[in-house]
Amino acid sequence: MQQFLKDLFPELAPDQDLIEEIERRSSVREVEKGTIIIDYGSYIHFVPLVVKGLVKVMRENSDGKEVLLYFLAGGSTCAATFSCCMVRKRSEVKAIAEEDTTIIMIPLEAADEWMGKYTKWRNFVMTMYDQRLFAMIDTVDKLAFSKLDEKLWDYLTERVLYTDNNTVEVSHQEIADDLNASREAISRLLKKLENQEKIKIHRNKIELLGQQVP
Amino acid sequence: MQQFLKDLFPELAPDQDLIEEIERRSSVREVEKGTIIIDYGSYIHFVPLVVKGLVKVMRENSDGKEVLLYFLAGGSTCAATFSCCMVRKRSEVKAIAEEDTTIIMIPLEAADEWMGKYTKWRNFVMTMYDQRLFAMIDTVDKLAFSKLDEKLWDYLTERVLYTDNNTVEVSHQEIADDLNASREAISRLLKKLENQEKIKIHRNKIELLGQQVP
DNA sequence: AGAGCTGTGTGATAGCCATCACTGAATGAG
DNA sequence: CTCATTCAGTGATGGCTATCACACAGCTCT
Repeated sequence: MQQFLKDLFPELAPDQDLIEEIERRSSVREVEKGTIIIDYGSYIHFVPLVVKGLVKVMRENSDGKEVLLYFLAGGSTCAATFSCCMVRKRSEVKAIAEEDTTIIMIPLEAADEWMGKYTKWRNFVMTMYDQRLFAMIDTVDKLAFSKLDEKLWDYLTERVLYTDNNTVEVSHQEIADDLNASREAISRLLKKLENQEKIKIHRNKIELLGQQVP
Repeated sequence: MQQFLKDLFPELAPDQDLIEEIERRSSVREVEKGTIIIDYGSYIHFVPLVVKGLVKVMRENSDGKEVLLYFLAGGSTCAATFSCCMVRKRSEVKAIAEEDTTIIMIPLEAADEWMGKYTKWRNFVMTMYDQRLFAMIDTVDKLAFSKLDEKLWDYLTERVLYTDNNTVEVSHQEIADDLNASREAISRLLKKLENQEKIKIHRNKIELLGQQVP
């Protein structure tokens, strides 16, 4: 586990005491694709660090519709959850494993205690908040200005970063849900992208072209 | 200034040492309406706490268009700026005084140092981040689902919270800019709201009806 | 092979809003 | 008071996308 930590969270690595304390006090959890890691309204007693896999974080609005907030891949943590822990309130977000995923679970008390004790930890937490805040700002940006075709392309190129073979395994319906659009619109735009030879459409799978993996 | 602090930032008040240190090490700045407090690309050397007035925080995207992120009124601070300070990077946001505004400016080194030293300060900072993160999530929500009429109404009701006479002093054009819409559309929707007797339109000023100030 | 899903493709219709092109109204400066 | 400027109202047009209504394709189970 120490190696995991050092590889994925290089900001923390220089502080051996911290690394050891993380190892001593936290546990590792492996969840399979589709698992709901955190649900709306639940109390959180641990801070999750994503080691491997992909987690989708979303939020339900008052009408019961869900908005995609962001994806978390290895080496990141969920600031929204973090804050829930710290402020001891119920979760306002849902986190669901998009793939088989490994998480390091840090007990709330430890995470709290380390804020005062380890500069590296504090900076890490601040940086994570910062990243999420700016990820949100980017989302706002896209929502405010991009048309659907652009959002779709951004969505695909972002998601393909988290895979290792230039394909994203999703149905048109799932994309539509994530982008708050209609399936038909997504289908039509995908077709357009295929005509432009930017992607190849398969059943339940989109292949991005022109940026071959080595 | 101690009284300011205690009134506006009650989370900090119980820690007299902290209050005194804030007073000793920070300065007060009064800026008039329209002043750009923070601009894109600048380095920030202080954390701003808004005491009085109203500050609009926005971000410029790659095409040079500006998105409204949120407003800051007395008793809050700008997390996006905070993070810029902490990570020592250039500002990605612009903060502009919407009214005559008073700010307490805390030197970066102090804000940093206090993170380790004062639990109250640390919690305050975390809470502010949290608030901003969820403000952003709300913004995403509105952008994703609301139609323009709903966004407009939300905008007006939020802005009127920061005034003391149920009116918001803005032109239709300004609203349109803040909501990334066209002036004509805003004008038409305002007219609709006026017909529903929810507002009264004046030149450069919108009066909200039906929620009279005592 | 056939039945039943789930996932996709396609056309028609309609609503919302940006944009363009004006007109008119209010305000402020000389 | 007049002129210029800023702010606001209105109609016409067109693009984008949601929605509805099907047709069809591919996979799974029997």
